[in-house]
Amino acid sequence: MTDPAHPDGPSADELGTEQGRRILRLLWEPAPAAPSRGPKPKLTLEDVVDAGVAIADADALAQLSMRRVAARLGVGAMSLYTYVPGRDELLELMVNRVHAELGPSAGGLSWRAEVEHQVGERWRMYERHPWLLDLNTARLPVGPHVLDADEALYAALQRAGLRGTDVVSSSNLILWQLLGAARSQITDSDQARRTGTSAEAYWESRASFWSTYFDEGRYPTMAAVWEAGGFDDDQAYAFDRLLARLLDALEASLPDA
Amino acid sequence: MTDPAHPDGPSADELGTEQGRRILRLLWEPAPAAPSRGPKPKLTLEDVVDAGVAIADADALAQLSMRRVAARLGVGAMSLYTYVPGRDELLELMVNRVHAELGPSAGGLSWRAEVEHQVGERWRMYERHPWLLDLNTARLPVGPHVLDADEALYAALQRAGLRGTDVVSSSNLILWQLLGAARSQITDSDQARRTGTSAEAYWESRASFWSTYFDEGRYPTMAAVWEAGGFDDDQAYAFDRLLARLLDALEASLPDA
DNA sequence: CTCATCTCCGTACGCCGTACCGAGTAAGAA
DNA sequence: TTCTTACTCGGTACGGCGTACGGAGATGAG
Repeated sequence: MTDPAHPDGPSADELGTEQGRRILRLLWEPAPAAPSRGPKPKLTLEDVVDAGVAIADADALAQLSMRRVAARLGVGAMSLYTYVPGRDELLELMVNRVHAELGPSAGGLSWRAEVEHQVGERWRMYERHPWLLDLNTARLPVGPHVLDADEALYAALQRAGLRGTDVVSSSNLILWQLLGAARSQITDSDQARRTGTSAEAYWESRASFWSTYFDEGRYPTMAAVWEAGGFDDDQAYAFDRLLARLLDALEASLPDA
Repeated sequence: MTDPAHPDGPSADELGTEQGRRILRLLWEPAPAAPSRGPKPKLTLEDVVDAGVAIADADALAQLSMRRVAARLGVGAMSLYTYVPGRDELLELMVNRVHAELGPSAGGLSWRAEVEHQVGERWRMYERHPWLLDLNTARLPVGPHVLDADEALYAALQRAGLRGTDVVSSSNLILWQLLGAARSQITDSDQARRTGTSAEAYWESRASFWSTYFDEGRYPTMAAVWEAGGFDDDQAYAFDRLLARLLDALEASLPDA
């Protein structure tokens, strides 16, 4: 891009997309094969990705620095760059890596039970790896395991009778809802886990807010909803019920049934 | 919390929640009143928040550093801390600030048209301030304008006949879909705007991926959906239709109608 | 044995948020 | 008027970050 055009250059595929190809290779090609000619590598790519996942699981995405990953592996910080182009790419590999934990299609289930199974698998993945909810990517990296997960959900929806755009939009409907619910539910409990008794202090400040600043005249509906217990409801229950209603609506809109 | 209990201490409201109270004051109290006794401040809190919004609009959240905000205002970096406790709090103030741009309840509309109006207002807010889509908070800061926006949506849903938990879950349903759709649509075009012709290079690498790595045997449904044009569809159209279907389903589930 | 190639990683650069504290200003108290 | 007090401003500095660069040392190919 910033390169001036160089006709008859050495090879056309070493242009700006080279870094893009590098991460695709890391995501898709099984093992870089044993390199010859040099000293034996102390680590593998898998070691690096695993260490990253372990740190993110235990602490948070913000704590995941190249120096910390390197320290956990007992190597110097810059050695990581032998295995991984940079921090962003490490994150992509981590995301793909944890999607490998998603169980395969359950088999023998109705399309609806299959969708519920898929969603449950993803929910548990978010519980194990709450940092997934922190990285706010518009789209996930195109790794093989990420695509496996999408394929499984698409297949269930196709079995329901959906085609083309309807498959994609229904999948988005379900996944966005899942993400929203998981964010509001898991993030809280995870934050409490990491920072200790933060929920307590959080409530303290919320209570002080409510009595000090909240104006029932300005927010009458919120006040009424609060009075009716609209905010008390356990979010997990709310999500299960919400998913059920989404699938009801989806089912009702099927051409067949 | 880490403080030992100190009976008859000076004042009980100077405990750990003090920093929490500070941001609440900044969000909710109109103007700190003219300070006496010192030199006149060169800036106001509003100046600082405006500068932050301007930088985030023009570039991205990652470019929003305290030093850059200060430079834009012609002051030293540390001077900002006179007005704002830190970067996180500045972000909360910015979020609240841009929610003030949301128009009030349209009035005279059906509940359904009102919901559509609210959603449209938020969508346009995301278009003006794409960085809102980057900050991946589980919940928005409890600022007056953020609550105004929630109140307006709750009120419309209450008018539809919903109560308590149903108001909250329906609101979540709508807002999470909005956020998901906005993320996948606005983030792309915004990235292209900022980084120039990145969409081109992006497509280049995607095409190379498709031909190099994509395996139709492993992802048969994705391949079929692709063949059927399921990924071509303009997402904006998809979101309008999605919202319409959500509201249809909501309407059908009302006790009354 | 030589040398090309590979891994490892110390050093360094330019960022970041912000703690600390001194300098300077201006209003109220004496 | 002068002193005191409260306030803003901001330079310096610390510890952290991602990572460019290049050298040291290991290893297999010729």
